Amino acid sequence: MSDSAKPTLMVIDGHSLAFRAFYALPVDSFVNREGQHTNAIHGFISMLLMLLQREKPTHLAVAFDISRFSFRTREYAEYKGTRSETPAEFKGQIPLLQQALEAMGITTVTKEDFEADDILATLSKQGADQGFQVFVVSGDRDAIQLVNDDVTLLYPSVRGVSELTRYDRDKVYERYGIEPHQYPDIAALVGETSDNLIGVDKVGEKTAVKWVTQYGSLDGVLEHADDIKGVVGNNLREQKDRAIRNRRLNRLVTDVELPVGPADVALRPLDEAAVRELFATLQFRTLLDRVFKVVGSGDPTDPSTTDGSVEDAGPTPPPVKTLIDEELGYWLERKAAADAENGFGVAVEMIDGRLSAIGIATHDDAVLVPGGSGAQDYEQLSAWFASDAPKHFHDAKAAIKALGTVGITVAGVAGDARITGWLANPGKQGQPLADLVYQELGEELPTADPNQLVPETDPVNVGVHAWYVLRVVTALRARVDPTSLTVLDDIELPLTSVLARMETTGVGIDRPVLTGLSHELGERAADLAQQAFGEIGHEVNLGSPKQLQEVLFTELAMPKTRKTKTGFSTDAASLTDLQEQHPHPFLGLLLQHRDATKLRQIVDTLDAAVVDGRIHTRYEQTGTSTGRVSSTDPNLQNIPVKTAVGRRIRSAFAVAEPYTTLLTADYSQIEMRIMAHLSGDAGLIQAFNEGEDLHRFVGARVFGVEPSDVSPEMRTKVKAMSYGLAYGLSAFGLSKQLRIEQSEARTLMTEYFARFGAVRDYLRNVVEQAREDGYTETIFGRRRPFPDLKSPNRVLRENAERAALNAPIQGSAADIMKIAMLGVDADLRDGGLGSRLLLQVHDELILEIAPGEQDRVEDILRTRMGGAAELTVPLDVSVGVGANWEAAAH
DNA sequence: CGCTTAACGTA
DNA sequence: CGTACGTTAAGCGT
Repeated sequence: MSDSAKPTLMVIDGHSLAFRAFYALPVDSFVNREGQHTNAIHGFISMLLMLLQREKPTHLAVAFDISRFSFRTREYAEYKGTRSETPAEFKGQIPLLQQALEAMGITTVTKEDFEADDILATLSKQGADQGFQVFVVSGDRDAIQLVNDDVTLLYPSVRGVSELTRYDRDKVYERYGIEPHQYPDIAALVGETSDNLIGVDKVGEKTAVKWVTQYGSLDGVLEHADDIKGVVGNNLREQKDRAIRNRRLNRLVTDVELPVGPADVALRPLDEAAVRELFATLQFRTLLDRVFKVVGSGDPTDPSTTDGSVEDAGPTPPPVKTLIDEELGYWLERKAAADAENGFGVAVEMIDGRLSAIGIATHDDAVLVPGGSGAQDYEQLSAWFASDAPKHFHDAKAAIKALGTVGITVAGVAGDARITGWLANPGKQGQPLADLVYQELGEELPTADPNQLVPETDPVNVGVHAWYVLRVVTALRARVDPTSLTVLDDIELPLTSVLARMETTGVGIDRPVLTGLSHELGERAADLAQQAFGEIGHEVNLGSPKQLQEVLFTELAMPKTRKTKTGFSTDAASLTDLQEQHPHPFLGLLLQHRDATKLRQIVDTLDAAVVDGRIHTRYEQTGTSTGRVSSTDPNLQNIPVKTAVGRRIRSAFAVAEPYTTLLTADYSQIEMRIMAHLSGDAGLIQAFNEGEDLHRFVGARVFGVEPSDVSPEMRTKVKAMSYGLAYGLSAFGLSKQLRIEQSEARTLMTEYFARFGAVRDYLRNVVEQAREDGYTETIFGRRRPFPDLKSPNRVLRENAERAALNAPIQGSAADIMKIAMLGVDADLRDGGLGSRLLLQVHDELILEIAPGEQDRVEDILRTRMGGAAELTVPLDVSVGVGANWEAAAH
């Protein structure tokens, strides 16, 4: 068998190569947005791709050390003892690198008590014995001993990771003048500083090679020790134990028991989704393209995929029958009896905003109902959708809205793959069905060929999707923890219909208000811009931070502000600071211009979103990691309120006929109340139970004065402190926000915690508990994992700590609001009221009130919102009414 | 055209 | 060196 016909096995010392890469590439240039260093990962993968292209291995394994301890350190405690602590920036990269390799379909191997080199030695020996051509890639010189006719060592050169020296037998002889197997004998005599193995004094490479060549081996040298003259001879005789010890330690173990052998590490297709996701977080863009080019897409039909084997495709979908309504009636009846427990998977397809097809599936059957024009076509179907028959979706809310367009009402929402996946992993928001299918079932969701010019409904249709939905939901439910299931069944699934209705309803807009504001703000902005240009003598794009930097820091030579990635900050806080240190009319005009253009932009965006006099936002139910809903297209949860002009924007959100008024209801200080409840802090609980102004009460305690003597300044300070608490605020942050000295901020915090100590204990405990459990939990059992609490990377870890401390508070508030919404919606509908929910802004609900219903609706809101949770403090709800959002504020 | 960044609005 | 979001324009690379 010629070499070219042999399978090629490549084994890599992951740790040593990554370490080389770490020092070859600048640490600071490779940091992702989360502060994670990535230079070693980048360098390693880059080198790996180069190796794959050049050597074309058919089999590949990457070995890692588990720790710096092994049988060698037990035998000789000083082994590798001179090595300084691995830099923290490096350590955190190894697990990520291992993840990346797994995603790329590359086997990683570790073994307790052994070093990566021993794994290399074992695999290379087995590989050679089994007829592989073997490449060993290692930055450890001990690996030279592995070289033989079948094994080549690729050793990184001093010039960096991109260049590797090929050591075959000839090259080893050329470089050292010995056979590869003699290398450890040489090294034993000379010693290896990096392993803290001291050799025989005065014996260097030349002497060692001379001796070993003369006597054949270290044993031979020691046998003839008496023949060697001079000081070195003496040293050898006196220090031979060192050489013997060194030789024992540098012998690589070739019979480590490993979970895999060479034949098991054939290159597999990569996991495209996982690679994309991981590389996105690592911010490796060009590497991503290279990976796909070199390793292949993972598509078994892709000729660039290195491995030809096809993964088990899993069960195949049942053939999908296209049924008309009457046939469907029989089908549903028959299946309902057989699949009462499992329920049905449902998928809908929209083309150009019209419902084009509905798919329904059981575990072994699937049907498709073509889209039609009206509800009369869907008699059986409508009845079934309105029944309690358990239905599972991927994005139930979207399906409910789609079905609503043809007059179908949906009840019996029993599952939602998207939401379940999100509850299991709230960090990943709203995964597509295909991702969940791959993740939970290990299968590829069939999709239409994008190159097809005329899309065919067969064989990839919503019937097939419905079948996958049912399977994925089943898999996810089985995997999710029981407390998350409660949140799913009791809160999220019932909420889908409520949100769907709110989206469909939309909120009325008084367009003339918006148009007027837009003109007014436009003129104001233009005027301010002209004035600003006058101050600096030329025009400039005031919306361009880059051009502003040129004006501020070069032309006007102002002191430099906070650094950003691309230069120096021109944000409002920085400009305000500048104005104090270095007053200039341009700064004030710029700030005002920013304000005017920002508001105008908001106004214009809103105006563009109006359809038939109303704006229909979309609530993203899986859009946050804490449990809140978010709002998009447009975002109605960030409409200005703090400034006078901002409030005028709110006045454009107006009641529309036949409704008579808008009503807003919000929770006051819900997060502080949750903190009081969760911490059990007696002082805080007392504050809420006495019903006194919270910040006044807290201020009185902190500053040791009567509540009536709390000054506005004192109130501002404790207010900032209280709010900051739930975010993990530091003395530094507090001082910056309040523009006070850090020492004063520190004193404020000390005083605060002296009075409200249970709060501090609670916050500390949340993080501690989360570190132990690996997740946080809200009052209602919504969980959020926090793997980074154990990260060696400080930035990552401390970010996770603050997020973990906030998660139960923000999340519990979100749960409470959701429960309240369910109650309010149910009462309104059960009570036959015409009033309806329109908007939710985290702790506030906005409703449209039908004539004569105001008192009843207000009563429902107070009852349902106030009673959404039983806390040790009351949930205070304040209600306002008016013709528009601004007028209804309180 | 798509992507990233800076900036800024809300709770 | 305060959590959670979404949107926009500018700027850059393709």
